[in-house]
Amino acid sequence: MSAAPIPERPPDLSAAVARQLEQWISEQQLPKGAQLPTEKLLCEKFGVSRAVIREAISRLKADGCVTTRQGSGAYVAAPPGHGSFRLLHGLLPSATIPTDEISDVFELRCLVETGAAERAALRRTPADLARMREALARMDEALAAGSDAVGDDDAFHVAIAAATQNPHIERFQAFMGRQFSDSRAPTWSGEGHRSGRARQAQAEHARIFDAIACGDADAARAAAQAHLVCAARRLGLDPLRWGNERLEGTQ
Amino acid sequence: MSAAPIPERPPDLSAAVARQLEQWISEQQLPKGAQLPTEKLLCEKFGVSRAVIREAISRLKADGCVTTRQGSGAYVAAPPGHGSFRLLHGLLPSATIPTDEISDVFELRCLVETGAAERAALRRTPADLARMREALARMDEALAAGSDAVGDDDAFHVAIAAATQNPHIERFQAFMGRQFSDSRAPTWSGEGHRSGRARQAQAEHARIFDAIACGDADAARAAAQAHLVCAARRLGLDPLRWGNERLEGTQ
DNA sequence: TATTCTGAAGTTGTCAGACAACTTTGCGAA
DNA sequence: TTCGCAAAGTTGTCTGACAACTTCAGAATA
Repeated sequence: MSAAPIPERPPDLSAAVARQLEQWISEQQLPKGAQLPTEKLLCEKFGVSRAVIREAISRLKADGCVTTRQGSGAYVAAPPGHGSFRLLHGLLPSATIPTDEISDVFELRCLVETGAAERAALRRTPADLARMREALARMDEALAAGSDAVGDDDAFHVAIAAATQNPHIERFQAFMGRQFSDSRAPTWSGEGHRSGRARQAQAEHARIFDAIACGDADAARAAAQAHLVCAARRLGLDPLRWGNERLEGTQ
Repeated sequence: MSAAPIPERPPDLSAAVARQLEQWISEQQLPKGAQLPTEKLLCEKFGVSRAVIREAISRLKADGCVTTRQGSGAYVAAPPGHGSFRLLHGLLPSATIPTDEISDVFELRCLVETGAAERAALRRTPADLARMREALARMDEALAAGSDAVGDDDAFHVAIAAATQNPHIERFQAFMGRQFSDSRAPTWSGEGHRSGRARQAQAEHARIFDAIACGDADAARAAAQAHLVCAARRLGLDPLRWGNERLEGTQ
């Protein structure tokens, strides 16, 4: 381990060691199965106790990056970040985040949400519809009161995903919703209420709901697509970047 | 902590403790900021040493689920899995993994891959096509040699996602591909070659490629859908579970 | 009586040593 | 040359001690 990471002494040693180890694995392009230095060597190199090394390795094990075998050693299990999908930035346009990047994330969202709406139309149960109605009702109340409904907006979309009867679609929608909560704030802010953005979004929600309630998969897909296009516009994004008129022509 | 998790003694204590703590946080619906029991209490409750508890907490810290303050305690930082999307199991049918669950993951994949194929048809560049051709050529070579092409199969799908010119779609495809590498092995194994599974998969790949090369978005979507239906069947999954004949009727 | 200050108790962070359980290596015997 | 066994090496867990920080309770002061 001639090119081993050189340690520093920040407040949380195990996190820092984990970070440096992860970086070193990436830089060395260690393949799956490559053995890491022993705990003893790492203690010497980082100048920390065995407990700190073990906690750092535990962190990397939680990330799926490293695996260990008692009596044998620690091994690279996968490249860092292998076992999960993350979005890289906050999802509100700003001077530091390229608008195109957010638009691209919107498009990924579009792939999943239009498909989910379609399937929800085919598979929704009365309980699913009740759940959507409840979220809609709460957004209606927020409209009347001029108050915040970011959480209800999200709940509405998760309820649609739940109506697909596919828990993985629901989980993915919940994940994306968490990343998008910031982007819903301008819709439901005081300014969003005054400018009519909230009212417009709610009208789009109602159209999606109606299509799903009617069991009309095509209309549900089209309504979900239209909603996303308008949502992007409300954020100042250009949905035409997603493709050409052909895809938009479905609405 | 009257309703604390009851421990067992599996081989890797810290992983098991972390899992049980995470589950308990979810079941109790502990909000962000809620304090966890002290290390001392957890040691007593789980019947393990302080080192094991600390390693388990380190795992949860790596997941972003828990944060700690020296002298104060451990706190819920976010619901488990908050900042990332993970699939929960390996993706090969087995006695311990419900087939329905894998089928559901396939459907999520279907949402993204059919949309990606559509967009690839509209946006692909000559370089994109060359990249797909290269992966196809390598799979052809593997067909001729009876050898493994799991990596090339994956590279083909990632190349399609890259042709959407949307890096997030590409990254998601790469993530899903990693989770699915096990599921491609039966196609490209010796048995897969002998039984014709590899040849069939490759024919499907060629159809997707042709549609994308022609710029025919509808055909690309249909070819991608058909490929996924057949891939599911090759794995013994029932693609009819995904919905009814209406969605399949698009092929 | 209310507020502030101080010290003790409590809690996490790190270090060190010991032993258990497992793996790898090296040497001698067949 | 191969196999078996013991020693050495390595990870997994436990225990104890001390450092660094936080919280709480009681005493002192206004």
